[in-house]
Amino acid sequence: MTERGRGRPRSYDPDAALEAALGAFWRRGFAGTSLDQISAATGMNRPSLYGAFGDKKAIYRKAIRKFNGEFLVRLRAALFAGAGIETDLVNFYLTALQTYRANPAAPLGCPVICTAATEAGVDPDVQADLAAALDLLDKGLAARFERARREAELPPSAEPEKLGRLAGALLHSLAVRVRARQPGFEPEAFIQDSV
Amino acid sequence: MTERGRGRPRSYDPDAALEAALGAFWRRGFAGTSLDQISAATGMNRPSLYGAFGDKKAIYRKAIRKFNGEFLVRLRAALFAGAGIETDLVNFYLTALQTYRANPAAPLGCPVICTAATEAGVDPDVQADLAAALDLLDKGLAARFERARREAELPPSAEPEKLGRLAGALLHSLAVRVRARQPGFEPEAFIQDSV
DNA sequence: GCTTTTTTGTACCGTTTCGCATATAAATTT
DNA sequence: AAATTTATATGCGAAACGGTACAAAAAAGC
Repeated sequence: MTERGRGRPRSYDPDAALEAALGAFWRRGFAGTSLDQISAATGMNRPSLYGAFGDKKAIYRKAIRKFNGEFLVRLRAALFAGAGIETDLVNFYLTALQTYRANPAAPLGCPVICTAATEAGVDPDVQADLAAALDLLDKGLAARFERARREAELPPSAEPEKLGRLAGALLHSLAVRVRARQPGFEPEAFIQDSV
Repeated sequence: MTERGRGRPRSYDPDAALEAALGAFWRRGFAGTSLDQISAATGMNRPSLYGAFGDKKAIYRKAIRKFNGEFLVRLRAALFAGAGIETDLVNFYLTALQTYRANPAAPLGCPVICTAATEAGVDPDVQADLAAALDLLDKGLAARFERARREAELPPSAEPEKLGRLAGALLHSLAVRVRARQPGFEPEAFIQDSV
């Protein structure tokens, strides 16, 4: 795949560049981030950015998509650890919280929920991306609740899909509240109360 | 207060102008909305906008503040109607949903949660505004749950503040999901399931 | 009718925006 | 070593950005 082509080798790592670009978008949102800022964050200049990923919107979507993919992997790992539905759920939320606070300077919440939501109002592509991300989360949670029902941790009358949407809702709220730095809001207590 | 001053009368209604500005911000977010677009939406030209409300950020904050104030009034009216905690809660959510879908062309969710969250990453003032808005919502819900406990609709062991934060979380999620137009997501069913 | 006061409309300022055209650099192939 | 291929770097240019100076316009007070 990456068979050492012929010309000048690229001096950047595409994955690291997308990660850096995400950092910029995470704080300032899509519209609030300029290509110059992305350029500064990645260390690439604009023509290189354009050649590597496409225009600003393509960079954004790729960065968000990459984040969400890796994020979901971590969330699923916690959720399906198999330590019992309650423990798994708590660890699921704590894993998310860790990411929401990834920035040491300031907690920025979830880049998907907190920045894509804005752009979804104007851009149908981003709107579809956001919708797909929300849906994936719901589906994962529903699968976990279904397993809990199968393992008799929940009564047969439990409805996994509904429970999944409810649990997802708590995560959405956490994503926003962390970024808002709501005074007096204790994420860990909120998580414990939610289970 | 509005004592018919001396100079040329203003040809715009400040309240209507803020309403129109909100409409622009609601769809495009703070950074994504230009002064020209606000100017077009309000029918005022830029110097008039500046004279009336201040710079772009001031316009945004005033529009959001106005929206949130009126929104909370409607929410509280539904929430404290006194038809029983469950009915009141459902109507509370339905009232919010109505606003989230106010735009006939496309449902844009909540302007506070979906646009201020983005800007909160860069601007401490907007961050504080958002935090205050979330807190007000929590407080209102907590007060309603406390009343329900007092009226023996909830057991004495119920904790109004925790319940308030949980109910608020569902609203935050609704705000985002509506804007995302998540396929297969039925707001009304979600609301019924949540009570 | 003239002055005073406030708002409006035009035009403009300097800056930043994005995308690309062109030139240079570094590696492989012949 | 020359030619080819790919990536980087410089910098241009048209448009859009937020904000403001200034003069015309419209009302009230004298």
